[in-house]
Amino acid sequence: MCGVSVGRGSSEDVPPYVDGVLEIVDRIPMGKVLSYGDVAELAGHGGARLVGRVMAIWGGAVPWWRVVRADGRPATGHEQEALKRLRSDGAPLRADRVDMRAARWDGRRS
DNA sequence: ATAATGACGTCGG
DNA sequence: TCCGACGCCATTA
Repeated sequence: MCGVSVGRGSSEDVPPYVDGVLEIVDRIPMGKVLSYGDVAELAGHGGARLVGRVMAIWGGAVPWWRVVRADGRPATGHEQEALKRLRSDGAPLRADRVDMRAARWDGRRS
């Protein structure tokens, strides 16, 4: 079940927090989203900027489009791409923004 | 060791 | 609603 595990193990020089972040993002259910700050908080360390870095590099292994900014706007530089995916997921989009009020994932259960 | 950068966040205008 | 400034945290120059 769910083995995000990008495959670090001991082959690549991957920082420790990466695994935790990828794990959470991979758990986000379809139609729901989390803000960078939320993911960082669930991860229990670092901050939003850290999550942003993880997504930018190793995010390709997880549904990165479900991670949006606190204002509900998709990641900078990938707005079109993310919006397209969010629509496919059935996320509550309002114009080009996600309705965080309803789309924000609680973060418990899988 | 200091400065600059980045898929961010919050506040003020 | 849009824009700018400051703060946060780890990496890189």
